[in-house]
Amino acid sequence: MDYEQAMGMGNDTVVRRVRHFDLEQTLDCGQCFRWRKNADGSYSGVALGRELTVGQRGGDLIFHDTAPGDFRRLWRPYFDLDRDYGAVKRALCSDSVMRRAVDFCPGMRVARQEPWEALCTFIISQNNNIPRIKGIVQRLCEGFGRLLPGGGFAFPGPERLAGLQPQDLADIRSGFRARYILDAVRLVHAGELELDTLYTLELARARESLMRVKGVGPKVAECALLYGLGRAECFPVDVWIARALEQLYPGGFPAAFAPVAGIAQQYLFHYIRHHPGDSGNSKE
DNA sequence: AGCCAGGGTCTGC
DNA sequence: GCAGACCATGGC
Repeated sequence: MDYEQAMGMGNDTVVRRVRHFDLEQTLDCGQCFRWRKNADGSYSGVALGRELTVGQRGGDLIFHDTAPGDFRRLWRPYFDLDRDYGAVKRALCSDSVMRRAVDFCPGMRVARQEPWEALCTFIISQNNNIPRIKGIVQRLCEGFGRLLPGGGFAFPGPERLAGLQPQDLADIRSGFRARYILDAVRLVHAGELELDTLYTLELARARESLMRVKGVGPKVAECALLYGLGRAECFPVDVWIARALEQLYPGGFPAAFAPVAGIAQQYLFHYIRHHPGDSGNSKE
C-alpha cells in the first residue's frame, strides 16, 4: 500500500505519507477528463458519482469533505493506492528510456475509472485533442448527468442517455462521434454488452466484446480496458505512443514489461507529449 | 490559414 | 489484407 495512514480531520480525510503520487501528474496526463486545477493547487472533479476536491501538501493528501470510510471505499481504489508503484517503477527503470519517462513524472498513477465513463470518453477522444475532449465531456455531463449537491454533474450512465437522438449529441459538438456514443448506449443499455463482466474476461474476448460497438477499434478498446477495467497489461497506441515507439523503441517495446505495459504506456505518453523532439539519443 | 488531434469506418484494390 | 478518403470540430 502506497500510504501510511488515513485519518479524519474535521470533515476531511488526511492521508499521510503518500508515495509515488502527484495530483497534477495523475489528473492532467490525458487519462481522465473531468478534473480541474484550483487556484490553490488542489484539484476538483467528479468521479464515481461523487464530487471531490483533493489537495496535496508535503507528502500528504487532503480529501475535502470526505469521511475516512469513503476514502477507503472510493478514492483509495480510484487512485490505485493499493498498487506498489515503487516496485512497478523499479522494474521499468531497468530500461534507460523508461527511466527517463518515469523520472519525468514519478508521481503519475493510472486511475481506476468507471468502465462506462472510460469507454464513453475514449470514444469521444478519437481523432480529437485533449482540451476539446474535456469540453465535449463537460457538456455531456451538464446536459444529461445528474445534478449533484455541490453543483457538479455526474457522468451520465447509459440509462440516462438511452433515447437520445444523434442531434442531441451533435448539440454538444461531439461531431461524427455522436452515433458511436449512441451505439455504445444501445448495446450496454440493452444488456448486449455487459461491462462488469470485462474485469475478468479473457483479454482477447474482452477486446472483441468492446469492438462490437461501432466506433470502437483496438485503441479505444484498449483504453476502456486499461482505464476503466483495471487491466494494467493493456497498451493503447495513439499517435503519440506510435511516435514514441518509433523514435525510442525501434526494436520493439520490452516484452518483460507486459504485465504493467499500460502503466508504462502512461509514463511514456506523458513524457513524449512534453518532449516531442526526443529521439532517444540522450547521454544520460 | 492550415495542420493536427489519445481513431475508426468504408471503399476499392 | 491494406492504403486512402472521409468524418466534425476547434486548439494551436
